[in-house]
Amino acid sequence: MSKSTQREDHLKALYALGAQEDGSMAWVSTNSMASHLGVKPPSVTAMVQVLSELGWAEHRPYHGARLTPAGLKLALSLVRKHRLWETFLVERLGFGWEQVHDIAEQLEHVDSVELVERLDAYLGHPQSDPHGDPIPKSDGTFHPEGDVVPLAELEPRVTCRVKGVRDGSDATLAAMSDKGISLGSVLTPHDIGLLPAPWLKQLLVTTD
Amino acid sequence: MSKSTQREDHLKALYALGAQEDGSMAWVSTNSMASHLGVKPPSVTAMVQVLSELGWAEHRPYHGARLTPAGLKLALSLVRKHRLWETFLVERLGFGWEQVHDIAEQLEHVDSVELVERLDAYLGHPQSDPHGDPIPKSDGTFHPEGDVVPLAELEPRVTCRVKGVRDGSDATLAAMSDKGISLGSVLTPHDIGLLPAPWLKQLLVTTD
DNA sequence: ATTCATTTTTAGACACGACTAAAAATCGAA
DNA sequence: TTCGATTTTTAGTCGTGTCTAAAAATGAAT
Repeated sequence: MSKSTQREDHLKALYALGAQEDGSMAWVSTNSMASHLGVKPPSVTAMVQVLSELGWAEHRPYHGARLTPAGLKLALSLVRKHRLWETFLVERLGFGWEQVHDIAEQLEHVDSVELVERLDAYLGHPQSDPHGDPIPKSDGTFHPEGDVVPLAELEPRVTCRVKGVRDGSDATLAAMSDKGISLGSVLTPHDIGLLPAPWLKQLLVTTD
Repeated sequence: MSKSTQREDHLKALYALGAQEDGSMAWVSTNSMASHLGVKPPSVTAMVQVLSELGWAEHRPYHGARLTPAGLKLALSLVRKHRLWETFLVERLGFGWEQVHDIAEQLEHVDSVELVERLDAYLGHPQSDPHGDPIPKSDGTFHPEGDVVPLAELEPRVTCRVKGVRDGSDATLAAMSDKGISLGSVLTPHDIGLLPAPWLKQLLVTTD
């Protein structure tokens, strides 16, 4: 059960790089983990071996690493914490989307089950964070898919509301802010026509 | 400017054990720091030497250690963060007084000036935490002394409201909870007559 | 099937922060 | 003032997690 920020960061990388659409975990190369985490490959190898001993990952030398079910559960609880804190920072403290990642990165390592559950309740059991990414439930499952879709997949000429953004660089997020697009913004067909094309795939919207 | 949780914990111990009524810092023995922090004395000596090199403390061998003005400023910002988070946990998330210390201990190490300032504003710039301890302002000074006083110092036969508790053990806090005394509780002269005598010095109240 | 470029692991070192054991300084009492 | 108990520091070790340099495995092209 021994935690440590570093172990948790490696678990999260393993999840971030290996999570499949169907919920299963793919093998992840130690190299890609290294660049994801900003450390050198030998450090990842060492840490993966530790995670393996703890039963949270399996390691096939010269092939890669993969989360075990136990590791997946831990990783999902980290993702849950991260996204709940991001939601808190944006919705309650008024941070911009683009500012919250680094802070949530720190907050997610705070260890208290009760804190997470109370925060979740305080925020009204949100289903997705300000970037539109889904928030796992405490049992590690996700809420059933809602009606949040990329703007590009919307029928033409409808009005929608922005629920989040996917894969946005800091620059993109700042540019969106600049154009007055933020969480909750309402986009009319006229507005949509003025948007840069790439944004249509990034902006997550709902019509309800 | 290098932080690290351990350095911060030692700074805080130096403040907690050395702070004087008049705001100056007294010398603190490495032994008392060690027992306060739950580590062995040699570990404290080593860390005090590091703090000394960083300009945050002075170390007189075989005599003790003392915060410098720069160290005091850092320590106060930690105290500020700790007490703001405690306030958040109690007032917003509904934790009991006695539950929040360990969680705040973790949250206080999160590094983001903007987070602290936004949290402070979100909570309405509180002047004291749920235990009645004052919250330093961002410049390291304290709010002018309010009208929060120990119950024992109150004129007889007035009604007051509980603002906090000082020096309460977990058992004491739990016992108070048991008797229905919590933050904001109103105590009538009748109620006060029924309280255990030691509590009169611990309960911090206001009459406004 | 061999070779060669690439990826990954091993080997060895280092910084941090804890520990134990031993040495040194301090301080009170005779 | 000198001795002895106590406090504090030094010396040396250990665990964690990082690094660089070198060795080993992989796999694609000949």
